[in-house]
Amino acid sequence: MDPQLQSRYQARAKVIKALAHPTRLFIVDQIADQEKCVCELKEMIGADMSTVSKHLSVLKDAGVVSDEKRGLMVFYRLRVPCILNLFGCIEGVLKANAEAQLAAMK
Amino acid sequence: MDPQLQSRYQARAKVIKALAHPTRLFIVDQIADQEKCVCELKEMIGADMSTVSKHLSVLKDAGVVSDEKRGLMVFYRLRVPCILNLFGCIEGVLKANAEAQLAAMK
DNA sequence: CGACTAATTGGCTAAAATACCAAATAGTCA
DNA sequence: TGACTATTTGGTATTTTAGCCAATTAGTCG
Repeated sequence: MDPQLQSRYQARAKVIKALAHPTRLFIVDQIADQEKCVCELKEMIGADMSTVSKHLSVLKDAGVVSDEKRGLMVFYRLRVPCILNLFGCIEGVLKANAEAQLAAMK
Repeated sequence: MDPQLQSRYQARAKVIKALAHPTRLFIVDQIADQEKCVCELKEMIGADMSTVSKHLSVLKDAGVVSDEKRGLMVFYRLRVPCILNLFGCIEGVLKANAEAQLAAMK
């Protein structure tokens, strides 16, 4: 494959890869309508804070979220809202999968 | 996190994970408007056919593509077109990233 | 049937991702 | 300044993913 095309798809894949983890999808959902601090997310997720922080840095690195420090806390918010549209599509895939499975059984 | 919610996000992540690879993104693009056989994709990608086949099986497993065997060849097509909408959003993220980087430099 | 072609599967190794703990940073406040 | 809190960073063990080769499966055609 043409190296220029290759790096184009690599850049896209990096963004999608950032979303490709249950915890990170959860985070995106949670900060979609309102920013949250790491401590809040940590509570909701129930993992080590360092783990949550690293997930957030993956998302930030990909440009999906942005952060702002206020006092001791760092607040994260969704930087590119169109990502939420994706979720509807994914649900559609899952629904289609379930239907196909049902059809295969009958 | 509540185990039911957890498995919900796991299911979503599986679909997104299937997309989270440059080669697989390329494949989705290529079969978006017209089905292609493995041999065509192999030529375009320039990897071992077994590699391409495994990428395709990841996509199929996630429910993103469907396949149909005709004669010796197996043709793959996009099963859920709404995934294409995602690409526009991703391009938006990349553009925003580039702009942010430019702004940081000046 | 036997040679041939398209595709998938199994096996293996190398590279990347994940999650925890411990240590370092940065900001607050007495 | 020193104690305290929120977050990030470094290190490491474990798991997952990727890609190639070799072997197998499935369909075609003489």
